[in-house]
Amino acid sequence: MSVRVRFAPSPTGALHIGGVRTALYNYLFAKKNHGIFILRIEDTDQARYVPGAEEYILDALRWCGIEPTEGQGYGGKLGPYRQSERKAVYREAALQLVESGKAYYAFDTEEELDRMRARLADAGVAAPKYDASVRMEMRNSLSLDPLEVTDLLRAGTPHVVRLRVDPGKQVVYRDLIREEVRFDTTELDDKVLIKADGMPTYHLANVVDDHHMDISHVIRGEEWLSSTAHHLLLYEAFEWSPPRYAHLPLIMRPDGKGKLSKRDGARFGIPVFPLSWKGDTAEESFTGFREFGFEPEAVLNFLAFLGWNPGTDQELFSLDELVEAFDLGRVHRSGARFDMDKALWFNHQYIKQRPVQEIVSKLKPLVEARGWLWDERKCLEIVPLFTERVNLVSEIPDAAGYLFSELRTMDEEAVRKHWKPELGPVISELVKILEAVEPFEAQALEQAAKAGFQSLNVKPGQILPILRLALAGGLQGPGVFQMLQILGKQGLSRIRTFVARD
RNA sequence: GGCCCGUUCGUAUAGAGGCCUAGGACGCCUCCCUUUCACGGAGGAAACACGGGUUCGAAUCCCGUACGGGCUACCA
Repeated sequence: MSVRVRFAPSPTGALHIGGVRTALYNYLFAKKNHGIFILRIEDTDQARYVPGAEEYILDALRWCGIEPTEGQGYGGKLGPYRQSERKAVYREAALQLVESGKAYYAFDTEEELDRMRARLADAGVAAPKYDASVRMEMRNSLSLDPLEVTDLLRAGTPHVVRLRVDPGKQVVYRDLIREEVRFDTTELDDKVLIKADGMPTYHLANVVDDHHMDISHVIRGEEWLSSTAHHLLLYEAFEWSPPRYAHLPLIMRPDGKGKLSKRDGARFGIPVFPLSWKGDTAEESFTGFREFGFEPEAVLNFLAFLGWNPGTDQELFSLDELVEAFDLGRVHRSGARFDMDKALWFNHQYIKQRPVQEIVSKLKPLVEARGWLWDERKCLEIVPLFTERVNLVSEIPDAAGYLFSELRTMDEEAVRKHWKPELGPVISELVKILEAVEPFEAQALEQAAKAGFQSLNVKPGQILPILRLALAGGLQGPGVFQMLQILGKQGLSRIRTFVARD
């Protein structure tokens, strides 16, 4: 059997990172099995439709490097791949079900539905729902006189189409991740298939499309597990054979209290979306992984390990390696918390391995945004010194600011600790020695300085911290002579200025 | 509340009845390297939710309890 999987997001806003992981797992499964990865846009909720969301989804997948081989924006024979353009297909499918008695028209208004639920709740029913026990008391084509139904329909009375769920039956299926899952149809309601606006609900559209698009495996989040029973019932009603299902564990908030939501980004100071999203308000705008400074490969690697592992000690995987190692059977069943520290660690590993030139290119806009002069040659020297010291490229401007521009801050406490006025003349002498060094490079500078320490009869440990403070304003950073090489003679001026201060 | 799914160090996880004195990773702590930070190296603290079974033997199988999560819309 050929493998065809789909990622089917709703364009209701930015694509959530959990959605990206679902897309990733679908992608990995497809590639691993030489199958097709399809993108379908599930825009059946007109009220929640957000302009630009579809484009965002495409952009996000492209940035991550997990592009579909078929679907919206990628072409294919089984389209259209946007559900709003497939209304006729759903309408026809629903009609077919009504005709075969598997579905029915329902004319109940919102108020009538509320009243029914309230009545049931008052009667002590634990889970009030539109099902076999109440449907004959409601206004639908099963309870009403056929002539009246015809009249209502002809008069254009607002109505929905509901699936007729027969109680007392078991729905059992074997989930690729969770093994056997079973439901009793008595617990299930008569799900709406076609809404009053003529649009299909997720359930109908999903099943109809998965069938028509020849989907072999449905890999989706755990939030869909409960409705799988209805989906299976739909396949049965259509007399179609269902795909295999795999329900992924959810990505949870860092504190474990519920699934990660867009609001958690601000709450925990973490990215929740791959790319930044500009909403109507500040509250509806979000910073993405990309804008945080994450590498897409690191994000994918991190995401892959949220709920899955290869069973070996290897943690760093390229996308190709993930494809090779991926196995749905090794996906976990329980939710996985978002761990920012681990995400940063992954990014650090990637930054360290990246070609310097690539990091430099990413750094350029960040440096320019600060109004600092861009010096590519200098940057090429700076970057390798900092990829070991930061987790994100975006941290480099702050970490290396004193190399890009003037010294702005001074750790006065450290100065008090290391600076002694009597060292002034010694350092001045040392500066003279360094001034003459040719070429003005770290290694030569270090040699000259070491010799200077001896002839001036001082210990390196006394002088070097001071030089560091003079150059960087703090006690951290790359080697003193590496910094000096980058700063050039200007670095010596910093030292002179420092000695002369008071 | 009901239904469904889950539960190994703080976190993500290894573990498919004896290999477990429960392993490695991130984070944390100590030490080494070093002019500092980082990198690297060496150590350390840290977990099988609980209670019953089954078995010669259970983190692994079964049942119950507790806890957590998902769903419970004419949203996906």
